[in-house]
Amino acid sequence: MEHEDPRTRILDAAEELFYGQGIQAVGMDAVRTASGMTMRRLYQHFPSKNDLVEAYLLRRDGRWRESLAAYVSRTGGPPRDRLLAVFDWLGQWFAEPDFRGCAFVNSFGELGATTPVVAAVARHHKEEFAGYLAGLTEAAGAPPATAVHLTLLAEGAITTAAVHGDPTAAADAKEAARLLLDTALAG
Amino acid sequence: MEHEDPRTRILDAAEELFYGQGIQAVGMDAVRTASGMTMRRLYQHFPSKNDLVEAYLLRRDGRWRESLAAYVSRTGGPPRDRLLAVFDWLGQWFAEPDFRGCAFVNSFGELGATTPVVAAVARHHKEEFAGYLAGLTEAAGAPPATAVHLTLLAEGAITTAAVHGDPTAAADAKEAARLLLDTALAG
DNA sequence: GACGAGTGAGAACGATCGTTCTCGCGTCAG
DNA sequence: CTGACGCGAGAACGATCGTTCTCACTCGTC
Repeated sequence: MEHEDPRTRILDAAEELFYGQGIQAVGMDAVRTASGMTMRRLYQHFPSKNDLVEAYLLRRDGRWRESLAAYVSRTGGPPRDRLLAVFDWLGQWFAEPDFRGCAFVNSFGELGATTPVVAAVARHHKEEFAGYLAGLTEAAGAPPATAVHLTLLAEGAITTAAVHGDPTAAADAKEAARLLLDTALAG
Repeated sequence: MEHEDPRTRILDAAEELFYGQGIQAVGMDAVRTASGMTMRRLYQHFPSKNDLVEAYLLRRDGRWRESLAAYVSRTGGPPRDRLLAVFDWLGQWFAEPDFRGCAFVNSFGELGATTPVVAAVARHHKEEFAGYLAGLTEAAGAPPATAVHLTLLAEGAITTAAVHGDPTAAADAKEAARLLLDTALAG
């Protein structure tokens, strides 16, 4: 795997470092070392740190949502169960040893005020996630307001799990989601 | 107000800058300028930036929770209404022009991995908030699980309002909270 | 064999950061 | 009056950062 695409190697190293330690806390030299690159080749692929940060966030956004969608579509059962499976996927994510919250919330808090592209990618990520939940909710036959409620629960679970380091937030959110969903479906 | 306690002036300046732009993005010289201090006096009161960051977070934690508790206790009505008033207070907060999310989530994402005291203060803040909601929930006669659910909704509303810049997340969360609370009270 | 283009390794550069030091001036005790 | 001290203003210091440059070397081509 040392002979992988250099871009991939750089992005892999950048993602682990940026996500694990924060973006400003990681220097380009650390990315160079972790990716086994030379400075020249690093800057050939990403002409500035901002470009690397943006590429890191965009790739993570795509992968994150693809992983979630794959898990949900792999889940059988009626639409209601697939919607609730989102919280199971969150629980698996929270339990990963290097879980440190939402990369987009973290980068938004760190750079959103000074780097507009970071704020834009974070907003886009959250909008896509909310839209995905809205689609699942509609398929389950619940009103759009329920999708918003479940989105809030998921977001709250992510930050709670991050700050407390406790993956049970996913199960708590799932229970609340189930209550809200079944109430909406019964009404 | 120029003759206020120097500590207060420094912390006021630091809070506005740290919260508005992120901690690492603000240099000590910017704090010095904004507070109208000299470097010597700044470092007399806070021997290092870490000390200043910690003091900023601790003061903000206390004020934030005091403001919330004052608003809720000012609200009349039965315990159920006081619990839901938490989300009205959130809505007012979200609508403030310089609202930029939860200072503790932001600093946790930025420095939590490298500065243990920041992670500890963020965790403490979230625990206190959850405990406060647990007390209100118990007073309203709902089970502890409901308190957890409402906490998740509040956390989700904060991050959603921050990233989207849209204060309506508070009203959405309040509606979900009302549904969960009334379901729990009826059951 | 000669030469030009590209590479690896890392030094160098300019900026900025957190922190400390210098210096000139006012103040107050004796 | 004098001398020690405290302060404001800001320069200076060492470290680190993002980015670029140097230089020796390899290699494909005539």
